[in-house]
Amino acid sequence: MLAAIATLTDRLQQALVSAFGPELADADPVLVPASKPEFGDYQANGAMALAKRLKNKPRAIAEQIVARLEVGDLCEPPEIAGPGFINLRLRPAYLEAQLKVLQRDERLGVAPVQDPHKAIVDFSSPNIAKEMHVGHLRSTIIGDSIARVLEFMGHDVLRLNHVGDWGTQFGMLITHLQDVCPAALADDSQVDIGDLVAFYKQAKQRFDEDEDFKGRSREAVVGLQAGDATARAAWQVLCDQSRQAFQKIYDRLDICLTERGESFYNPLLPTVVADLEQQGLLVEDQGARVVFLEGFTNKDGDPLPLIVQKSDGGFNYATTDLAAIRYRTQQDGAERVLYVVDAGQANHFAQVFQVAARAGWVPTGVELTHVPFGVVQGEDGKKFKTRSGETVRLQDLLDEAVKRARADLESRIQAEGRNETEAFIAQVAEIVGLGAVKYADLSQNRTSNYIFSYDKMLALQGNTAPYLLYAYVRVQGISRKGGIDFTQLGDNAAIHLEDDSEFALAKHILQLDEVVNEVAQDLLPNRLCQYLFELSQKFNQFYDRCAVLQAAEPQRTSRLMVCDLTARTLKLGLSLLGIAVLERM
RNA sequence: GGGCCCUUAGCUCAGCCGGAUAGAGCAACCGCCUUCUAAGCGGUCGGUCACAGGUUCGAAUCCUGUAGGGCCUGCCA
Repeated sequence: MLAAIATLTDRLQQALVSAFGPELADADPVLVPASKPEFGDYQANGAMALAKRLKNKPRAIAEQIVARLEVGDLCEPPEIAGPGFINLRLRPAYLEAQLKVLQRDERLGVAPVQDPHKAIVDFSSPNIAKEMHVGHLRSTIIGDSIARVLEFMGHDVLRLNHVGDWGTQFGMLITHLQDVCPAALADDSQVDIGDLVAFYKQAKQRFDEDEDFKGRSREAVVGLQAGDATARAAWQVLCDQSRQAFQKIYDRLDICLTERGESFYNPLLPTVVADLEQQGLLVEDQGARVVFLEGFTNKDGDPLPLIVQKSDGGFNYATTDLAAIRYRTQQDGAERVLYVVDAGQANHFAQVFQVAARAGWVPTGVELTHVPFGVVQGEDGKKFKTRSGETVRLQDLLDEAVKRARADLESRIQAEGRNETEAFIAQVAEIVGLGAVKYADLSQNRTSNYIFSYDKMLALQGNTAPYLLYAYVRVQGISRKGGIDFTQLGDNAAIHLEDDSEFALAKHILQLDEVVNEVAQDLLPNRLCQYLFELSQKFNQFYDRCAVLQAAEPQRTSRLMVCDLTARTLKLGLSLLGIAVLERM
């Protein structure tokens, strides 16, 4: 109800000016949602703040504002409470009219932005030859949801997967591949390295223990960077293998990404360094080429450097990120770049952004933002590891989620004496299981650290995806049972709200536009989760208290429309979280 | 040493650009299926919002300090 908020704020300001003169035109009426339903729908807290300025009692000020306030078209007569709160309650007729507007609106009241921009969301970013683990899950799911919200708002979004496909570790991987699987280089299409994690570990172990291997690995890095055909072929095999594994997970999670890995920027790195030098930002220090940072100091209080070229001549990830910033602002024309990366890299991004800005690579109006999320911790509060010392593989987590959802579903089916096909069971288990995993991650404030719990991640009770899905299913059940086609309810039919639970539900439905705008602004999908959870709660209360199909007309049609609006809101909201809905479960 | 973040119910977490009596889920306990799927609804229990000051008409929320925890701090990404 952004429109209602804007109108009420406007009217309150007019009342302020009318009561106290034009010098109050700048005063904020502080209109916020009511803290409790008993107080109405909105409260204006501005009177208290104005007490000192107007040298009057806040309650008297509130009375004068209310005396001049014209909101009769939207609200019941305003009430003054406590020290000087002005409580506003929307009129049923207004709510009913607004619901009718939503009923005809596919976007459910969420207007696209007036000034769409080109945005890049950089997320997921797994490393080649390593398994995706729960840490990548956060970036992947949060990044996807943020991208979906921005897309829905009408922005032009480029989803980039900045995969770790370059760097010194590839020396050992290439060398190891050449040793154990020379056939891979002859015909890259027919090779299956198998367990890439084990492969990575073996390579690492040899690198640490075998001097000869270490030397050959270093040569392989040089070869790869120089474009040596053999090294390049081996690298390609490794990337393809990993890419296939990643893609399986992305497909399963319904996540769309454009791969543009670190290797993409490799040819641009020398120019980055050369340009920094030309601008006089580059300094040689201890054999490396660095830019000294403003506002970052080391243990001795001296400025900290950002190394852009190592003493051995190689480049590192700061150089790559600088090249990426240049490419994204200049070639892609991005006006906003969002990096959905864990909070541990906050310093890195602050440093890289600073150097990019000083180098003039961030045009005015272009915004680079690190969108951090908390680290995944084990139950001991330390960095997450399973008992065996391995991080949890994402694939195993997803499999387990679906398995548990399936077991839960099967026991229900048996208890209820239902007869369902294997296809139905498999589909429901997949959507419920994966939805639960996504929701578990998204429903938490992304900035908080994250204590990983298998049971919590896979829970199916309480504030979880299945709870929201179930509310949706209940509406579809009404439609099936009553033979109702929600699209044919008729434009002429009126919505009339009666029960308290019906009002609460209706008001909540009307708030979708506020929430989606807030999420687009703050990039916090947990706000949307909270909204959808509350929507489901309010629907379940309504469902419990109000018969729909058995209700007499015209109430029956009115309630059907409310049900339809609830389901459509759930479906749209869940789609912005990347979660699918079900007709039955 | 410096920087950033965190500390809210037994557990996991919301709330944090100041507003009225601090919320939810889980766990525990008590009710509710002849009526649209009970993956539901209602109720009970549960708090020194880490601690100490400060600002304010008003602080979980803003500021300072203390304690505890996490992350980062020059050639990994």
